[in-house]
Amino acid sequence: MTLDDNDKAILRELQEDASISNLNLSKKIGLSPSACLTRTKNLVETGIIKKFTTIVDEKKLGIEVTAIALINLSPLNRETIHSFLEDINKYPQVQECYTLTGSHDYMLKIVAKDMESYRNFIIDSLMQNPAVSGVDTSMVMSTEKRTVSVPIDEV
Amino acid sequence: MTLDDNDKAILRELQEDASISNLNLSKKIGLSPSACLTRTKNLVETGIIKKFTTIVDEKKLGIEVTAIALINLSPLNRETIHSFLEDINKYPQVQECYTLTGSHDYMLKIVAKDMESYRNFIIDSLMQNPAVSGVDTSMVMSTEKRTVSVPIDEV
DNA sequence: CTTGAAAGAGACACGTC
DNA sequence: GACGTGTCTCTTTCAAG
Repeated sequence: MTLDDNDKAILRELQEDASISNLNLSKKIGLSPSACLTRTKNLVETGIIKKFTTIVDEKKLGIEVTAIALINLSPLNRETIHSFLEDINKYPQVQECYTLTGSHDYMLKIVAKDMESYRNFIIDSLMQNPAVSGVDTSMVMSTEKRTVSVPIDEV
Repeated sequence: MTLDDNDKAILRELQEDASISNLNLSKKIGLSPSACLTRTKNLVETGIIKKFTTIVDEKKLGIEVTAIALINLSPLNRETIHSFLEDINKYPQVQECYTLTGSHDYMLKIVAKDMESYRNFIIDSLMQNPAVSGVDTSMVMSTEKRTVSVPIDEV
């Protein structure tokens, strides 16, 4: 499962703009349309390309609040972890959830319409799980960079 | 710039799978193909849809390390902020950068091939900027959730 | 907004190198 | 593997209702 320069060029281009046609993509990377299509399908087939998605401007939809919340569970065991992650995957407001090294168990990135709906989410949803023992929120004042692009050149 | 239920349905569907054809999309939301296309183009035109992109599986490309780094600048002023953000936007390893409330100035999400290349990035790139006075790294042990989908229903 | 139709473009499967 | 041809489907645009 090793990628050559053509595959990397395809990934780089599709990360930038997935709405490009196969014809234009093949021109850009200097391959025939059919060869280009075969490679792209292979990338989807092998799961290297997970999905094609649409980036929506949150602010224009009225999402005014973004927050980073550090979470602790107590007790921290198989059952509480399972039920917590089950909750997380239900909540569309939670865009990211990571298990971290250090003094906090999880880091969440949460979006909400405004401060009140953020507070409601934390209190009425997240903290309804009795295992959630600590929620340490930092507000995002501004987003300086945000991408889902993987640095192809560094691999 | 207010969205009706059809617009929301289009956004929900396109966030889920941007490779859907206009024909299938129109069927799913119960609209004629031409009406559906007009709406989708309008969403792109008004910037509510920012871009179409491709989600790539980082692990399959050999990205083994994800880290959360909390950054402090010293001194913190217009010049150091400007030069720091200029750097950040240059580095493809930095996928996210937020200005936070609290005791740290910035939070970065950084990906790297392995621990060594992460260390090299921090020392040889990030800390080369003399204004970067503190780098507090937490390693991501596992990614439990990660999406770019905006919760359309909450708006 | 829908329907219907026409034209253009792209996707995809072949055969060939 | 890559290329080129041919076919088929989808997209797109235009009417009219």
